[in-house]
Amino acid sequence: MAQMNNVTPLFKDMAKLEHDHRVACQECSLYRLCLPLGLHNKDLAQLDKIIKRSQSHKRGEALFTTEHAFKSLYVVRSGSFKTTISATNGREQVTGFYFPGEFIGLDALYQESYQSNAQALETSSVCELPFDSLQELGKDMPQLQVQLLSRLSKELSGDKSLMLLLGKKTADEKLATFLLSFSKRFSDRGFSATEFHLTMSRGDIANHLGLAVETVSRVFSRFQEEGLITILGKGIVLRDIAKIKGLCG
Amino acid sequence: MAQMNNVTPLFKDMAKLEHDHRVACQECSLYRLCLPLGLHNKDLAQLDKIIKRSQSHKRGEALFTTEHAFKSLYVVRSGSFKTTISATNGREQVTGFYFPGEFIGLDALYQESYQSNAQALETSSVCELPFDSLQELGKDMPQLQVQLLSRLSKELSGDKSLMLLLGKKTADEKLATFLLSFSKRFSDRGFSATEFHLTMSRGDIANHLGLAVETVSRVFSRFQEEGLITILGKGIVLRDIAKIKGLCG
DNA sequence: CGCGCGTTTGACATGACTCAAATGCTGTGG
DNA sequence: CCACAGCATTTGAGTCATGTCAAACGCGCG
Repeated sequence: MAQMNNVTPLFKDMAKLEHDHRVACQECSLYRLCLPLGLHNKDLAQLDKIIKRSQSHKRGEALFTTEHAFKSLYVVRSGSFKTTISATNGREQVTGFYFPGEFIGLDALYQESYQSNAQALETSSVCELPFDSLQELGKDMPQLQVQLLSRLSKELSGDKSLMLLLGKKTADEKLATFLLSFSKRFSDRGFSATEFHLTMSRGDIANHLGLAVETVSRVFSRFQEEGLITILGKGIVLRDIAKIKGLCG
Repeated sequence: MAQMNNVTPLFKDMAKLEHDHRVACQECSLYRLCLPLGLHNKDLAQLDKIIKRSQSHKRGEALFTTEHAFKSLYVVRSGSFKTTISATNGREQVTGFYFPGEFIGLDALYQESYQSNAQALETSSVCELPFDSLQELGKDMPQLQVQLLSRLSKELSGDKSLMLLLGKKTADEKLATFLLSFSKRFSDRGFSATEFHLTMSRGDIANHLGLAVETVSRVFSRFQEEGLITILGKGIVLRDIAKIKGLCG
C-alpha cells in the first residue's frame, strides 16, 4: 500500500485543463463536449459574449447553495464538483459529480431556484451562463435551445440509470459501475481510461452510491486483492476492465 | 379488510378524465398543469395543430419501449403510466409513475432514442407531440421552449429527490414519502388528497422504491395498525397526514 | 364458479450498517 | 523543513433492517 497523491506523473487530472480565463469557446479544448457544439461561428461569438469566466474555486468552496438566488447555469471548465441535496433531518445525498464540459444547476430552471448545493472537489473553474441572457439568446438561436434540451435530457437519462443502481444493485455492482462511469468520462476528455484520480473522498463516493464508507473501503480492498484494480490513495488503476464490466450487473 | 376496486364512489380516479379525443388544449381541464401554460392564444392554436390525440391504451399496453424508434414525446391525458429501465441481467427498475398533464419520454431527446419503456397502468390516453414538429414550432415560439426546459428541469428535480429516497431513507420513510407525493399529485389535479386509488401493483411500488414486495405489504399493514392509513385493496385513505409527514425523514 | 396471480403473513438468512480502534495522510504552524 | 493535530481511510467484530423463501389467502378475470 504505497502512498502518493498529487505529484505523480502517472495520474493526470482535470484540474490542469484551462485555468486561463481568456480562452474563448472557439479555442476551448472542451468544445466537442460542451454547449456550443453545433453552433455556427456567428452564434458562437454571441454565446461567447454572455459567458462569464469566473475566478477559480478552491476545494470545498461552494459554487452555489439552495440559499443563493438563482441566476446562472454553470459549465465546469477545469477540476470537478459535487452536488448534494439534504433531507429535512440533515441527511445529505450526493446527487452527482461533475467534470469539465458538464452542466451544473439544470434542476434550478423549474422554479428558478437552486434545488441543490454545488461544491468544488479541488481547485476548479467554471463558465457562468447567466440564465436571462441565455434565454434572450435562445430566442434567435434555436440550435442553442436544442443543445440545452439535449443536456437536460442527458442528465435525466443518467439519473434514471443511477436509480437502477441505487435501487437494484449490490455493493460490488455499484462500485464496478461507478469505476467504469468514471473511466468513460475521463477517456471522453482525453485522459487515461485506466488510470485516474478520484477527487472526491470515500465518504462522497459511499454517499453517492447509497453505501457506508466502510463498505466502499472494503470492496475496493477486495477488488484489489482480486487483481481488478490497484489503489494508490486517491489514485486508481483499472487492471481488468473486462472483468469489472462483468460485475456491473 | 374489505374488498373493492373499481365501482366505489369513495375513490375517484384519473382514468375518467377526458377520453374525448377532440378536446383542444384551450378547453382541456389539464390546461394549468400542461405544456401550453403561458402560451398566447395564437401560439396555442398552433401547438394544438401538431398534437395527435391517440386512441386509448389498455392496461399493460406499451406506449413505447427502447426498441421503438423515437418520434414523439407524450403527455398523459387520462389514466396513468409507469416507466422502466432494465439492467443487462434482466433486473428492472421502475423509474417513474406518470399522471395526467405529465410528460413521458423526456430522457429520449438526447440521442433521439427511447431510454426507457412506458406502459399503461390502467386504460389511459395520451397527447402525442411529434418531436420534429415541436422543434419546428419552438423556433418561432420561445415561450414553448421555456416550457419544455421547465418540464425537463422539474423531472430532473424530482429524480434527485428520488435519489435521496433510494440512497438514504428507510422502508418506512420511503413509503411515507411515496404516499405524500401521490397525495399532492392527486390534489393538484383536483382529486382528493386523502383518498385515492393506487393504479400500480405492490410489486411496482416496491420496485420503484427499492424495496421487496413483502416489505411494502408489511409497512402498509403496520401503518394501518397505527391508524395512519386505511387500506382497501388498491384504495388508500390517508388518516393522519401530519404524522405521515413526520415519517418522511 | 374456479383458476391464477397479486397480496399478505410468518420464519429465517444475510448483506450491509454500526460501532470501535488502528493506521495513514494532509495541511498547518512553528 | 519538520512535527504535530486532525481528518480520512482501513480493518475487524457484531447487529439489524430488509431481503429471501414458503405458504395461505382472497380478489379479479375468464
